[in-house]
Amino acid sequence: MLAHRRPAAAHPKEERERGQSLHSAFQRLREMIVNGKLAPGTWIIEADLAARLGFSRTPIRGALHRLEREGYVVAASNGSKSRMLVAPLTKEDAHELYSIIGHLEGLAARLTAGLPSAERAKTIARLKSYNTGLAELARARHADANRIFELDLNFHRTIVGASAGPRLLELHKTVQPQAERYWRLYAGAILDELGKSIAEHEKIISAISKGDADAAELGIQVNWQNGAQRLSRVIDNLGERGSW
Amino acid sequence: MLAHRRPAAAHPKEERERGQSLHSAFQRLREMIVNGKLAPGTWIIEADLAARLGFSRTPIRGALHRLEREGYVVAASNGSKSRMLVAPLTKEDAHELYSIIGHLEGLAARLTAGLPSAERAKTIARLKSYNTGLAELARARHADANRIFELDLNFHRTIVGASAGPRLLELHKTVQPQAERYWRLYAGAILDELGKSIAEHEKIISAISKGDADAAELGIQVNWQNGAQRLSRVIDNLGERGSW
DNA sequence: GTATCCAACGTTGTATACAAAAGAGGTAAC
DNA sequence: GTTACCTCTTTTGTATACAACGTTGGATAC
Repeated sequence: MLAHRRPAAAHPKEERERGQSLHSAFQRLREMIVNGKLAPGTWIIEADLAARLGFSRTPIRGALHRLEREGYVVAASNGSKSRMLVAPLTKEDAHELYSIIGHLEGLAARLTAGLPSAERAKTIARLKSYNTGLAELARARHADANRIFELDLNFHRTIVGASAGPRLLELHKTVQPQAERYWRLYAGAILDELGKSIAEHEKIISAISKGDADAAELGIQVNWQNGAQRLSRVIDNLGERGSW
Repeated sequence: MLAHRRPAAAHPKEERERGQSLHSAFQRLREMIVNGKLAPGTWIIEADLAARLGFSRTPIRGALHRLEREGYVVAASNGSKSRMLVAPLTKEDAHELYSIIGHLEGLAARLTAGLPSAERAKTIARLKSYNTGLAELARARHADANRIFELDLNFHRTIVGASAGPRLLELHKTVQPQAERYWRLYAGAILDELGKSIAEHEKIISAISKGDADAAELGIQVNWQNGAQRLSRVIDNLGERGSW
């Protein structure tokens, strides 16, 4: 009855910047989910996470809502209550997700291929550099998954960033990390087929450099579609995670 | 110091269902924005809305975050503070938005065209009925905008609903109402060209009924692209709303 | 008359208190 | 032994309290 008179002294552990809790909570939770620290299928309890991250429930709650909206977390709606769990990774979901990204990036590729050639040149140079980077990693047998992922991500991000408006950019930014979950959880097994993806990238580069919008769009779509198939095979071998 | 001992008696006005405040606030706010009750460009004050709708700030806040994520509301980020305003309607935004929807529905149309013909038949029947409905309204000079909007919406929704997975469905459900804002604010002027849209719909139906996925996808994309152009002309005449 | 500083206010962000609903587990009845 | 009911616990949803920050307006000094 007296205790609640001084709520301000409640989080003495660390000095935290004001106005950043929600954002920070969101990012940390997303990272935990993407990296599998919070395994697919896990039940989520707001208070636990709040305690674990050192926030109160309010920003956690906001972060969870956003994570739900972006597909990292799903609500098991039991009437008016909604318990949440980390979204499972399934073959069907991967397939759909990759299709969507393929079409969104397809739109971006189309726009990029339509840019004036002066602007296109810079983009193409960057794309080529990323793709040669990938090729080198593919030859060297070290297979640093993080580095490969980063290059691949940069490749796609470059295409989108070159021409997309704010909406498409935002949409891509929210959808892409969800593909990252699949990447990271099944990465090891994907790396073998890196060569195929590199070849597909080549085609995309060539289409953009010719200014062929149709081919560029198609190329991206094919890249993602094949990616989904490669993933499918891996999932068949290793089994799905977080769904039962 | 004593007052806060009985917060529960604070909303005596109406008996409200538990666990629905956030959802209800979101829907009502979205409706207000889509219908223009909250004009584009308006500054948003949480406490005002809370008072107006009879909730506390908590669910309003959640609803606003979601509205922001979905593009109805934008944050004017001033350092760590973020004041919000109702997203303005601009020509560029309309263009990008319509492109995105075109591509998402394009994916759906492609999938729908690939369904086994038994399932397709039902879908086609519904599409035809909606489109004849539109044609009738176009002939009759009454131009009930709501009715037209509803039929057009149903047409597109049918295509998506016939084949899309949960992710695509969800994405469509969140993106589509944003197009509705443009529709409603500029409706009167769009109705003249209804005939063109109907013709485009015809092509889409025929493509789906032939099972021609490419043509179906293209048809939808063209429909939205032309829609954006029709809208552009209207905006040129009437001026943008909420941007200065 | 203008520019600068200070104070009061408005608005947001976070923490906490409390209530309702769902779920688990045990006990009693058949 | 099984089922049904009741209670206790867990967890979510909402309201409110409070603090920090930005902004605005006025007052004062030049």
